[in-house]
Amino acid sequence: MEPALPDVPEAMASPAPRRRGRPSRPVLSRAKITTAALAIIGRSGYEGLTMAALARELKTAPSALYNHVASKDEVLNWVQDDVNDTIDTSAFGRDPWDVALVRWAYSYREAFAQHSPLIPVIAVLPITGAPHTLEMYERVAGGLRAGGWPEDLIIDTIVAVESFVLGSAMDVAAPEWIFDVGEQHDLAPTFADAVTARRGRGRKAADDAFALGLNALVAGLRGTLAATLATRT
Amino acid sequence: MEPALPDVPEAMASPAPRRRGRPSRPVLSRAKITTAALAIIGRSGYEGLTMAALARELKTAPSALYNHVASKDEVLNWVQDDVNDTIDTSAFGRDPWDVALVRWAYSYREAFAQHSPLIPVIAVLPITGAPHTLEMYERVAGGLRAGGWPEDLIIDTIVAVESFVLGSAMDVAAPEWIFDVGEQHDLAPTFADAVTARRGRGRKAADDAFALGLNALVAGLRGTLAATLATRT
DNA sequence: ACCTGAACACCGTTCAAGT
DNA sequence: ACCTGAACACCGTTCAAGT
Repeated sequence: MEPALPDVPEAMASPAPRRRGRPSRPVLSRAKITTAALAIIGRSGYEGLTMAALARELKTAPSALYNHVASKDEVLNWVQDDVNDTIDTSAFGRDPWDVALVRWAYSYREAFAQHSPLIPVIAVLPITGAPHTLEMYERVAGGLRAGGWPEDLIIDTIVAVESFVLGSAMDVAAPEWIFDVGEQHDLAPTFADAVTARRGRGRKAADDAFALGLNALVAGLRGTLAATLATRT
Repeated sequence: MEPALPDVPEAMASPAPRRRGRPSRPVLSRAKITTAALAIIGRSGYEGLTMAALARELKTAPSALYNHVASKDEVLNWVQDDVNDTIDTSAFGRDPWDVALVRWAYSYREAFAQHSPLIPVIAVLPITGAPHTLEMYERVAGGLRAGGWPEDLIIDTIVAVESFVLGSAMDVAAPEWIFDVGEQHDLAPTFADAVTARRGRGRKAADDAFALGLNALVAGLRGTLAATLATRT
């Protein structure tokens, strides 16, 4: 008779690999995949987010993911919808449209500054299957409408502000010295002087440019709305 | 005695593979690599632009490229500098700064709408080694300075407009129906109505949003400049 | 210095086999 | 339906060998 194998205490048991076939209850889901993706991004950034890493995080084989998601791009779409859910739209319906728009823009930029690799993906993706994203747009559209914006300009206005916000969010990832001219001061003297004139602002340089542009954009939109309402009466 | 091999006419000669060692004169250069990259992009887009395809276009081995360029990202940087050279800055120094800025923005967006995969790359890349890019910025900075902009606001203004332009350029690649709500009209009724209100504009929808935003932004910048000059005297 | 050719270490994705 | 395991077709990049 052979000696019984010693019991391995639960806590020390090795990973307990799943056996081959279909599990009694699904191991994966959209929510679990999205959460795991966000965990990886938070820990090691978007370079760390591979289908293999995602599978490792979820303790499955990479191929198992494809029972729940069509592609890595769809994973990114899910992540984007979660990120959009963190954007502050609370000012719409409470504050005047221009104040709310500024608040939304700041929050939007901040969220995507930390998720800049999503930007080129989401800019091109339809909103189907992104409920939080749709909810965000609904609140913004409602705020503009309540502020007096004519219906046929609402989407254009949203798109314009969003373009500025996403362009600015990409900017945040840029190194501080992105405009340093180096040896070639004499090739671009005016530009080089302008770069020098704002030196020392460090990380805040991108914030300043964003604030300047957003103030101008929203001030201009106030003018657009006033002019449109005046001519349409 | 063996029969002489028939002469193969020059035009029909097979690819004439290079023999192993160093060629008498370099086969590759920055200019040739950039031109080849642009040819591939024009023919099959950025998905077609791989180091292998680039090597094939230049009739070399992929590894030969790395004697001239550090990485694929550097190739993209070279391409970007060529694209920037096509942007129209001619209005600066001729027209008023705000008119010139609008013209520049239109040309800038048009150029990068066709090269949107470059946008996330260039947004983060320093301008070192991109002479045409530097030249472009010099002309814009000169135009703003001549228009009365204080030196410490010039870069912020350029960055703000550029952010809007690049954000808008990404938008051009989006499908027309990107905002279509589908079945969920009742979840976002205001937004859905606003989308419907601008239906039928097709490809021009993105152009309208860009025009609206750019007009507002530049109008706002006029106000910013006036206010700044008033308080600083 | 600047090619070729053969590798390497990844990628996302597919598919048969298993329950 | 939903796992595992073994593949596939790429990718960018490195490096020794050659002139």
